[in-house]
Amino acid sequence: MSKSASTQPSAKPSSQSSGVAAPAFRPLYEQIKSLIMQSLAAGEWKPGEAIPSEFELATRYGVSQGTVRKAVDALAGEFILVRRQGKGTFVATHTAPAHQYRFLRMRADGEPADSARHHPVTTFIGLTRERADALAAAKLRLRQGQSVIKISRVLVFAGRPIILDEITLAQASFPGLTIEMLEASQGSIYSFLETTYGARMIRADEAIKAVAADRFAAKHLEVPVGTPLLSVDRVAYTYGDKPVEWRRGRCVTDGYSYINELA
Amino acid sequence: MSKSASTQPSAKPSSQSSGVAAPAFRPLYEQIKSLIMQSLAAGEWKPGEAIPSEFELATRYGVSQGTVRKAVDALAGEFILVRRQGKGTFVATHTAPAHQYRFLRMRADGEPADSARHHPVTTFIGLTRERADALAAAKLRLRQGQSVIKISRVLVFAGRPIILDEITLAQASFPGLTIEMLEASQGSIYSFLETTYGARMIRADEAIKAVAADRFAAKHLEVPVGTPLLSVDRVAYTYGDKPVEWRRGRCVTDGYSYINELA
DNA sequence: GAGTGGTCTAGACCACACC
DNA sequence: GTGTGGTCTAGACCACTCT
Repeated sequence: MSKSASTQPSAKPSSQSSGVAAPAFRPLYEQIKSLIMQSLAAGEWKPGEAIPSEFELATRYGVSQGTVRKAVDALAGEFILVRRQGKGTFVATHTAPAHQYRFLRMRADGEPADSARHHPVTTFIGLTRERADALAAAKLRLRQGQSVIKISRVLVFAGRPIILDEITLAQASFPGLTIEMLEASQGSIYSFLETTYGARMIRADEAIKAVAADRFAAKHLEVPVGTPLLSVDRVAYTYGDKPVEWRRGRCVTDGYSYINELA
Repeated sequence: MSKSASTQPSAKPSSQSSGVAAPAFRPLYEQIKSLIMQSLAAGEWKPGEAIPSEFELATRYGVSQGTVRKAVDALAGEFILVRRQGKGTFVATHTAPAHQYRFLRMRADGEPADSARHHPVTTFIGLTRERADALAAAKLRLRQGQSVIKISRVLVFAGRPIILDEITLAQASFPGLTIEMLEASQGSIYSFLETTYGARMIRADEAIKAVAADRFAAKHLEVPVGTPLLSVDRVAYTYGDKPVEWRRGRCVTDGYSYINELA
């Protein structure tokens, strides 16, 4: 984008009167943000790696450093990039100890939200290959009947089983996945999927209900059948809002709570 | 702050070696942000009103418009201010229809998170004055035994009672509050407290558990005793992180879910 | 047209990390 | 010291709202 007479190199309104709601105007930094996202999605810079400096990116895209900065700021705000003063800007990763359990909201009661808490221990129960039912297909945007992988596991906090997860993944996205690989891996499942399959979880939606423990949950969580449990449904997304993982967690809330901050 | 020789008017590091972790450096825009917060807390600009333009504030504080902008951006990001292009920057309010139920996370299943959903109807059960027990005192940072107001109510969605709330407020902050005033008010309780007492809720922390319905909850939510319910504990804060409200909600999750977005 | 927020640029200097 | 991100400024112009 060469600087002609104007200071505004590109991004013309071009007020086209298409049938419905015209986007009207797209700021330059939004476009830069999209370009960076594309490079990220294409794997040009891998998780944990540094991306080029702001000045390099500014030259590359033909905009000022300030505009790149605004784009990077936005991505850092979404935890897609991480800035480190004096060092550079890095692709965020679930592998870093501090972000291992980024999406885990269960906390021991009385434990501050930001504390460097002790991490849970994972016990895998099983891994099966099935055909997607209507629910799983809808959540993962697959066709019903497509192959999926179902993983069952228990998360143990301080010696107590607290969370029972049933995780569903599209078979096509994670070929060759075995329970042995999961058992051999350290840390969170997102860390594993990231390093092994390059599947980066960007964000997730959750819907929470209260349910009574069924036989299966009661057995693995070591509580009586009928005990009220938190049921946490989650869909996790990668780049481009593509759903990758669908899970249902059952959580014991005796001594533990799901914590959330509202703003 | 006059522009002397340097471009950096104030905010000197002044690396004092006090006993513990020195703040080291405080950006100008952070200081401006604090000043704006002070004016907000002091009621200089009331909820719904416009604050001075960025240029006016820049002159007032002796900084550039860009620095004011950064401070205002931060406050807008926390929903403390609201920007409206072409019109001005306004003090956020719980009274506006779009933000009436800003902290309410229960949604009918299948309803998109951002939908202009139909609002709940509130039925007040009772209002009593009591002495703070240990729990309430801790949550509201009061001394045990200080006077508190306890409000019970039910939120009805589409004709069904879904949420039973028990709300605790410090008596001292809300003198003269009666159930008649609540019943006469329209919309959310935060909207009411804001317009009547000038108490603005800025943010809130929640801790969620699954519990079995007791007799009281079963009666008002029209479910059998023992039905699993979501128990949502909330502490809401005003300016200066002062806790103002402590509530415990019990929610029916048949057809409704607590929704949350993780990033 | 006037006023307000929104975008973009260019350049200076500060803070931090690594050599 | 060099390079990176972080802050601050000054000025130009765009987009939106109201009069």
